Amino acid sequence: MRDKEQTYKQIIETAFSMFSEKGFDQTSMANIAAEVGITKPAVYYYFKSKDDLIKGLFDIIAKEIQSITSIDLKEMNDTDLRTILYSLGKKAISLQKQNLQFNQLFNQYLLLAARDSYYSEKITEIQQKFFNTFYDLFKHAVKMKAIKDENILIKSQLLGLVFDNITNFILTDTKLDFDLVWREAVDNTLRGIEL
Amino acid sequence: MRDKEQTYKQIIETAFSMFSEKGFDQTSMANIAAEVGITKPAVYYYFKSKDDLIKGLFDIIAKEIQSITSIDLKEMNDTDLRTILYSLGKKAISLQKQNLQFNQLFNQYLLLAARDSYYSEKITEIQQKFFNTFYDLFKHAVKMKAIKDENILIKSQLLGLVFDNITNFILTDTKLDFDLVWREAVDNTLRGIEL
DNA sequence: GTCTATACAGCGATAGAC
DNA sequence: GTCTATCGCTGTATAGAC
Repeated sequence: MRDKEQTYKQIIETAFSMFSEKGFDQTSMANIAAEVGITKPAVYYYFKSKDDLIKGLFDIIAKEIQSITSIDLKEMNDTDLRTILYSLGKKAISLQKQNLQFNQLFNQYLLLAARDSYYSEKITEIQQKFFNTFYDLFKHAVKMKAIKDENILIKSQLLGLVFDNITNFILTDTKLDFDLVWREAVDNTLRGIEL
Repeated sequence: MRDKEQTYKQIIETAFSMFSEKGFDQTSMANIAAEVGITKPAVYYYFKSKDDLIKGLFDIIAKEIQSITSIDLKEMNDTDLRTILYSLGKKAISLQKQNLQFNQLFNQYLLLAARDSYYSEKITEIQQKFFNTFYDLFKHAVKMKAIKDENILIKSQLLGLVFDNITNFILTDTKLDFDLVWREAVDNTLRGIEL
């Protein structure tokens, strides 16, 4: 006999991989059910509609995204800003290369956001937090007298944009040396404001 | 009586605006036909399938994208690299704000690229050309003795990434001062290599 | 060259048995 | 909790009239 929690989890996991690979519209509730090994109505027992399943999955991955991009400011005490930024990028790049599905799926939600405020509001919030992470890091460095308090809002936003688009381009076939570009971005940003 | 060229053009234009607003899957051939004022089979007379229409539209906007991001190197003689880069960004930002549909549609093709090599190959080519535009600009500036020949490949790629993601974020509700961020990116990049 | 009419597959979703 | 069966609808696509 099948366990309820287990089935729920299996549906979510199957939806994640099928949605990310084939897209929302090319994945039917029947497809998901078949992959899990149950029938369509059984899926409807757990999710009252397809939209409900898509939203449920979003809430899960939205949480994961936040934890990936969050930085523990306590680390800052040990080491300098440049080193932290370097390793932040390195970590994100290798993580992203392993886990292409994740961004593939998230990009679909970005498209939905243009037509559904449920997604646009939450995604805006995620992006704002993401930029704040960089800003906080710079503010903290100022407080620690590691850098000058010069244009750090714009500088942190700039690094955020680079960081974000590096992870986007990893999905494509465009050949770029992401590690080098990230280091260049960090170096260019810090040049002139270091103490 | 309806003109053949005219009808074809109307279908393309209608497909462009409906696909960008509602998405490929939420726009049926019947929807497009109704909007144009003809019937569904009439659309099939011009495009043998929906995929065919989607591909046809892609080929058209792919050309437009190339012309937007291309720079005439002859301009370089009159003015300096910094000014060119500033105005390049300014132009793209205001263009993008007026023309949100365009990127909205292109992002859908980016998703298709993950599952269809027809798109991934052409998009990779577009992206490569895009980065080359920046690289050529830097190489030209080196030749004109405007900047040092120092890391210019990576620097041009970095600016390309910023440029591209600025146009992406214009689509979202995230509040960023794009003009300022772009100027900061240009300034950071040129600092230290100017002659 | 453009239409009407229609075939046919697949979708999301529900009723009701077990 | 999961099933069979089925509904209603919409989608792509085509045959054939005009």
